[in-house]
Formats: sequence, structure tokens, C-alpha cells
Amino acid sequence: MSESTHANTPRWRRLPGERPRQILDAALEVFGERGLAAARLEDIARSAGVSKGTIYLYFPNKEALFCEMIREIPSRHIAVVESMIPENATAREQLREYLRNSWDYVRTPSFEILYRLILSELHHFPDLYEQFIEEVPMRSMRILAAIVSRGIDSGEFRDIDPIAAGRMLHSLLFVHGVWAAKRARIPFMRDLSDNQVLDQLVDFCLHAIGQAPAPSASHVHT
Amino acid sequence: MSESTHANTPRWRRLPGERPRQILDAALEVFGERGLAAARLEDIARSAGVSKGTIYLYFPNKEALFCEMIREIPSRHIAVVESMIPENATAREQLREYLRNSWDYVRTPSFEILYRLILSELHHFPDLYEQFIEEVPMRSMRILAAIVSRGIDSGEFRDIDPIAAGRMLHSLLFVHGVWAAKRARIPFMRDLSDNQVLDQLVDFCLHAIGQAPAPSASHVHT
DNA sequence: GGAGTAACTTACTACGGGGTCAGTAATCGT
DNA sequence: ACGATTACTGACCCCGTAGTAAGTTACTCC
Repeated sequence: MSESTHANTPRWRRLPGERPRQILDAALEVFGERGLAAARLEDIARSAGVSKGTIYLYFPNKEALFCEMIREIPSRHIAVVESMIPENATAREQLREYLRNSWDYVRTPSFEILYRLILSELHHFPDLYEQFIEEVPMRSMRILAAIVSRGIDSGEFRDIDPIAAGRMLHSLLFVHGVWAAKRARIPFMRDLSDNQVLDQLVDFCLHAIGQAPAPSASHVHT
Repeated sequence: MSESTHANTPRWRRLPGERPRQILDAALEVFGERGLAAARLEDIARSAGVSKGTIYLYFPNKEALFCEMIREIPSRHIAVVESMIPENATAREQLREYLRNSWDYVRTPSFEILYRLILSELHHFPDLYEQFIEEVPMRSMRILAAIVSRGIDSGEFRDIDPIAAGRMLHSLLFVHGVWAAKRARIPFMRDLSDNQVLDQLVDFCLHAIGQAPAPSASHVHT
């Protein structure tokens, strides 16, 4: 009665199709908590509900697991955000929408973890690093630059370098995303709702690039 | 001739006054390269020109060395930047000056290293984390907010939440500093000089908070 | 149902590096 | 000049964990 050698509940199940994702999710959690070097594969295994050996059936080693995790996740999200830009709308409206959708992405729990890891560890993997730069921030900036560019042509925005503007907007989104995750511990954002922060972002950005005389600036002391 | 037991060149010298700084500098280099967990104390020792045992004469363990390193460096710089704000000047001019000086700080080699480490490792040391938040970003934002606030009163800037504006400006400085360090590997900044980037920053910020009608925004479809 | 196979586990090895401590070399005092 | 003192060294211990391989269990298909 105590033993269950042939009983209906097996000690574990064969799930070769689902293991990689389970392991990658667990890896995100543990690497995010301790970093690449300090993370223990045994912890990842436990969190994934498998044993350490199983990880080596799907990934050649710790570093490869880490890289695979980094590679897989962010580009998916970017593509989603990208696809949500309304086609027929003013540049202003497109920008607003892109910021709003990016803001949603940027507040997901995995965003903060992933970008912390990328910032701190990815320079050890130059090719992955370059790929990432190209696929995420560059892509995001180019989209923003394109919207800005259209807005300049239509007269909605002032004559600003679109690339520079894209860089600025991306920077603001990025940092605020990272901060939003640890908001509770950061005094200057504790009392604001997510939507209030987004409103501040949009307001700031639209004023920065919006069509405006900005009169007394140019002849102050040149 | 080959031995030098009592010769004029001792194998090492006693420098109890200078060791801590030497070790901290070496620590910045090695921790910056490999992170807290992966850094080897032997490497730090070698880089500082001492043996591993010596480190333990001045620091109780690896973590304490790391924390001491974090604690010591950034607040110095902030104080310097802070002290350079011109007293009798327009808010616009103060802001310009503060951005310029922060930009100089933010491009120092140690900035990028330090903030990468802070972002990735400091959440393991909650009290140090809180102290840092208070002494660096908060302080910087408050200074910026104060300048913005004065500018609103004087009519130079539009009616914007000064805290929010301070947060935005700080974000932009921060990210651009981190990027400036790895500029060579980041396409969208390779062709710009440091001063050009600074100009773009100042331009963007001043337009964002500058007094301006920003006319067609409010009645577009509300 | 039972042989065969693929999926998974567990026990093990190897080793790198944090931390220690007994000894050694420089410096100071007299 | 020669102990006494303090700064520093380097060999050592030992633990934690990446990676491995032999053994075990679940599933498949005849």
C-alpha cells in the first residue's frame, strides 16, 4: 500500500516538447535573481520541476542556456508593439499609441529582469550583443524616428533630427520601465499610477518635438 | 649579484595608507569586467599590486569590498556637479550648465561601470540600495526640479510638474551616459561627437519644458 | 504484456576560487 | 645594529557547483 511502483501516479512525466520553455522560464527567474555567475543550475532545475541532468539534455551548458533565454524573449514583444501602430492616423496619434503600447510592454515583469541582465552580462557575448542592439533598441528607435519624420513633413512636429528624437523617446521609455518595476522602493514614483506616469511621458515628449515657436531661445546670447 | 636579500630594492613596500584606494580602484576594474560573483579576488589583488591576503587586511570579505567601492565613488562626483551651478543666472542657463556638467561626469569611464554594477547587483544589498537612490538619482532629480520650478516662476518654462520634468531630464542624461561609453559599438551614436549629443539633449529638454503655446494639441479630438 | 527506446534522475568527479594563517620581509625605535 | 612591531605574502583548506555518465523510469509499439 505504501509503495507505488506501478501505481497510477508516476514520479515524473516525459514532456520533451515542453521542457525547453519550462527551463527557459525557470532560467529567467533564477538568472534574474542572482545573475549569470551566481545562479545555480540546480535552482533552475528545481524551479522548472526537473533535475539538473535534464537541463543538459536540452542545452549544452550554462552559458548557452543564458544566451538562448536572452535571444528568445524580447524580439517577440517588440514585433507585437510594432504591429499595433494605427496605419491611418496623425503622427501625433501614432506616437501616442506607440508610447502607450511600449509602456505596457516595458512594465511587464520580465522586461526589467531581462534588460538588467542584458546590460550587465551581454558584453561577454559580442555577437549576441550586436544582434540585440540591432533587433531591439535600434528597431524601436527607427520606428519612432519614422513617426517623427512623418510628423515633421505633415507640420505636426518641429524641425528636429528624427533619429535624435527617436533616441530620446526610447531612452525615456526604457528608464521609466526599469523604474516602474521597482516603483515601491523608489520614492519619486511611489505616489503615481502607471497611467499618470505614461501621461507625463507623452506630455513631455509631445512638447519636446511638437511644433512650437520656442521664441526667446535662439537670440539669448549668440 | 643575483640575490637581493638586503639590496636597495625591496620586493614590496609597506603602504598602509594607500592600500585601500589601490584595492578599491582595482576592484572597480575587475568587478566592472566580470561582475560581483565572477570576479576573482586574486585578479583584484594582482591589479592592485598586492597579494590576495592583503585585501583581507583592509576588507572583511568580497561583498564588503564591493559595497565599499559602490558607496565611496558616486556621491563625490554628484557634489562636484552640484557645486558648479551658477547662482545668478536664468533658469535656462542654470539648466544648460547643469546638463553640461552632468554630461561630463556621465561620460567618465567609471560612470558606466558603476551604474551597470549598481543596476545589476545592488538589489542584494537593500540598505545600500536605498542610500544610493537617495544620494544620487533623487538628489539629481531634486536639483533639476528646483531649477525647473524657478524657471516656471520666472516665466521661462511652461507649467509642468517640476518633479516629473526632473525625472525626465535625469533619465535622458543617465541613458545617454551609459551609451556614450560603448558608443563605438552602437550604430546610432557612432557618427556624433560628445558635444553634438549634448546639444541634442539640451535642445530636446529645453523644448520639452520651454514656454510655448503648443496650440493644436488640446482640441484635436477631445 | 513485455521488449525496446527515449526521457529523466541520481550519484559522482573535478576544480576553481573564497577565506585563513603561519611565516617572512620591511620599517621603526632606541 | 638589532630586537620589536607591523605590513604583507603564499601555500593551504574546503566548500559549492558545473558538468558527466551510469542507472532508472515512463512510454511506445508490436
